[in-house]
Amino acid sequence: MSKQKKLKPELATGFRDRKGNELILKDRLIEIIKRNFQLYGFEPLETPGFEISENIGKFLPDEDRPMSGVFGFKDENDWISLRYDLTAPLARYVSENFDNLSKPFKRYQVGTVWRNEKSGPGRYREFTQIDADTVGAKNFSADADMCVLLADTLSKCGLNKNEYLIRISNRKLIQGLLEDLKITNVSKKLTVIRAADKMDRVGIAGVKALLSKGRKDKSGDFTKGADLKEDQSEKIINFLTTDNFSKIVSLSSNSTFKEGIDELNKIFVLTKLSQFSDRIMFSPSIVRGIEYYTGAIFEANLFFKVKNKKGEEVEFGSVGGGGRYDDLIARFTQSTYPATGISIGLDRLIYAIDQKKKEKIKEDNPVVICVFDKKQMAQYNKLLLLLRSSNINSEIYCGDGSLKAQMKYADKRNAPAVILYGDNEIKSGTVTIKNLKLGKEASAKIIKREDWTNINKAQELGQKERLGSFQITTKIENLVNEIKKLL
RNA sequence: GCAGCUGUAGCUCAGUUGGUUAGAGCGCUUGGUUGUGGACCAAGAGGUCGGUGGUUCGAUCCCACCCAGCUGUACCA
Repeated sequence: MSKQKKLKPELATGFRDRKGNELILKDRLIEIIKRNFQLYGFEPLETPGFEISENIGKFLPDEDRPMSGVFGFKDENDWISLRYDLTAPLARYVSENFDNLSKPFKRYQVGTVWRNEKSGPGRYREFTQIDADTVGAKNFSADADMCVLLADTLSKCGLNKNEYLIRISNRKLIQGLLEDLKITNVSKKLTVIRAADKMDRVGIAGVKALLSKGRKDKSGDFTKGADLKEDQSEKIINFLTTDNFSKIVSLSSNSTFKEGIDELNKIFVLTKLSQFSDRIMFSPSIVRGIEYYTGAIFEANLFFKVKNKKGEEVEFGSVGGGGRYDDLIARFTQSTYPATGISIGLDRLIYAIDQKKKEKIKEDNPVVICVFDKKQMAQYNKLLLLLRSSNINSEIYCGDGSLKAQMKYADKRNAPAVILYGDNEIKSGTVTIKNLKLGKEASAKIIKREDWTNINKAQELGQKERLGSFQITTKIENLVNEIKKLL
């Protein structure tokens, strides 16, 4: 047989399969989060994965730059794109249904989004976002609500109070400072804002470098800086490192800056009323790189260590954030309309929580009923019915392997138990239940080979002796109870 | 996009100062008891040594280019 080129079973880069614990956890978290969003008065919305490209952004995939961020396709009439976030579709939805919506309009949405860009550690090209937005409310109670909702949601997801923090600031602060420093060039402003946003990652020295000439990264690559004067960058750094809100107030008398302070004050008055008042804190280094924020900005940070792929401990960082953006539907209506919202990166949250409480998730794998003789299927089905009607996940082995192969199968499936119902049992009206979970635990404790062989030596005493502790034979009536005990 | 590093079995990696059949551990399949999983024993499957071109009698090894992956960085509506 000549060798054919075989297909390589693999996924495109940036995509991955999800299974097992992670999926179970995902479903649970989504339930918790949805429920909480409803509790806060948000209504659910689902929009399609595809939108007409020009409705959700200016980015069309073209020949020059096929990797321009979105996955796009041309159908009969239009370029259509997979959504890259849930905010742009919301804008389309609100504009399209403007007359029929309550104002303010509060909705939440859980959905997959796609980004056609380079993937990195923990960054995929397909992931799930959960968003809550309030559209049409200038009132700062909407912003305060978002912060409280974020904190409450994280706590309901199982995080302790010392493990997360909602950090909040206002875009107007840094904008006011930039006015003070007479920095008017738009791209320079943006460079400063982006530099400030990198405080967590590159540190004070890094931000300083980015504000002046530039920064050389670990690989030796050079990033050009904002080219500020010494005293200018010092003022920015001074602002970014002043965590005390009352001290911040005295940093500038600029009117935009004062407006920002005033807004933050109004928000804090409201968040202080919640049970999460100490979890919502001012932090000047929250800037957020995205251009469209116009007022308050928030970010949810986790403060426990997690292990990365290589097993090194790392601080987890942000799992979500948001802010006020008052130009939401400008693309469709030419008029501005206030909105504020948050977005939770579900996959990152799952990863964090999975790391935190690993083995707590209950296994839901099925009990496996072994097949001795295919002529006895009626007997096996009797047991199956018993188990399933008691809501116990279970199955009859559906392959063709020997009993040994069936054991291996059950082992690999992580089945809690195997049921042996052969001629002997059928005759005597009993079943044999082999507890795989216990056996696995016992074998995990064995470190030296001798320990293992010692157990096997017990075999000479007879199989019953050897298997005794992990295997029981009992009357059929007790089957369900015995299984329930070992689950 | 830019920069640095790395590509040998499913995974982690040896190795060949350029020479005929390419190595290990783990994993996988099967058997060792036609009624018993796991760290035991045995056998087996699995590789165009990332791709293309060049140098050479001969390249997995040397050279050039390309591609892919990783890491950092930039961008991220």
